[in-house]
Amino acid sequence: MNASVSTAEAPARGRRTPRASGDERERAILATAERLLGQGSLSEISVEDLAKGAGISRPTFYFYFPSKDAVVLTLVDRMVEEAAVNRASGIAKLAEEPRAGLRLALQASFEVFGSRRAVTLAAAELRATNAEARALWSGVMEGWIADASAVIEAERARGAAPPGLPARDLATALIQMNERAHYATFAGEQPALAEDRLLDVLVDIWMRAIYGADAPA
Amino acid sequence: MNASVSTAEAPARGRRTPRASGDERERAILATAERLLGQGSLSEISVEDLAKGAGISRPTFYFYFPSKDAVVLTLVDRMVEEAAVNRASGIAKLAEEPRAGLRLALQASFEVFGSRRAVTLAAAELRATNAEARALWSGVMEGWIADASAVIEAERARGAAPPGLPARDLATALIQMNERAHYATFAGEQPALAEDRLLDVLVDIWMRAIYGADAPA
DNA sequence: CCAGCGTATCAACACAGTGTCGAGAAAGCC
DNA sequence: GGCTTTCTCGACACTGTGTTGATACGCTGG
Repeated sequence: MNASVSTAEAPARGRRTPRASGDERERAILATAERLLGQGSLSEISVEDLAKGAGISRPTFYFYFPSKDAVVLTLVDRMVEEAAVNRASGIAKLAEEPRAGLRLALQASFEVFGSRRAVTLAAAELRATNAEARALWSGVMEGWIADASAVIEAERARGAAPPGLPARDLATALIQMNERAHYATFAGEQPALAEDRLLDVLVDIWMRAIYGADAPA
Repeated sequence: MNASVSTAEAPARGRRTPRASGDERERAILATAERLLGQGSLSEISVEDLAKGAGISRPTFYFYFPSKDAVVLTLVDRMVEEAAVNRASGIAKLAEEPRAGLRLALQASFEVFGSRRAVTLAAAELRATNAEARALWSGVMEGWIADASAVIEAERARGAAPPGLPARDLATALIQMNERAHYATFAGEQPALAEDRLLDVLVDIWMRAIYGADAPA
């Protein structure tokens, strides 16, 4: 499954020493961040805002987190972990019921990221300026692509899918499509797919790209 | 074709009064911006840097442009216009030679945006924080999607493509895929498609999504 | 040939935000 | 009750943005 990326190897993105009661403050900061992100974009939120929201002064904020970015990264980390857990079931089902299994697999991400839009959008915004955010997200994408490649190869091996593009290339483009389409929809971009159409559209394209034969001249 | 979006209705994004010799300075600023963007990301460049690069002081910069963002927007505007011009030919060819025509159409964007990566990447970065950049890019996407929808519908009407997803939904997801895949490749993201594979992969998925029949159970 | 007006320039300022330092309060614990 | 560790914040230093007001520059018409 997805693997590494997470808090595992870098345990304390948050406060300097993970102990005692300041715990509560840390949670207050994270909660404030998520709340404020629901109202405005990341760049509109200052460290001052986060501190005030958590009932502390700005310097005290820095006792708990090294920067605003670190707060968001923590939030994203957790969300990503949540998403990784959910996704396994759909993939398992894929061999018997391709379309339904695929839909289930895609739905897992859709739901986790969709239910915490504020964090999802902040993650995307952060990626533009923060290398750690880029690395974190790269890892997520890599996990998805690896899974999708494996599925495509398995389906080809058992004769359910015809040969075609290298599995990894195909998986890469499809995962990228998913990411972008989700983002556009969640961000309310115009144009974008309607929220209740998103999965249908993506699943259909995946099915054709994986199971469809090479097209006519 | 693509339509509006461009400098047409908002003629002077640049200096306050479009006259005389300060013209040279304006060009110097734009050139400096493009040069510096080749070295580092937008957020690493300050107005000071742009001014210095153009041989003027920071306040003087503000005589020519209202902000750093406006400079980049001007650069992007021009690139977008360039891209719009190129694309027509491929679409025309599409009816006789679907695969070749499609490839040609996609290639047009690939080449324009690929040949000015610095600006392309800056545009993407800007979108994260700047509403005008988002609007500009939305317009570009909208144009592409409209064109792609029209093509899909035409191909279905003449019986070359089977029915399937609503043309606009399909077009939206495919264009989003293209955008994201191009960006990842140009930005050197990991994972991403290799530059010399990008078009082949995208064209193949487009072909299957448009011309392939609905997939098996 | 110089008065006068737009064009162009910049030093100095006001502001908003980040991150740090060092002095101190409060909370454990021996 | 002293010592240590955790926690807190006022005050500071710094970076970057955008504005203001004074001034110089160059042309054009009287």
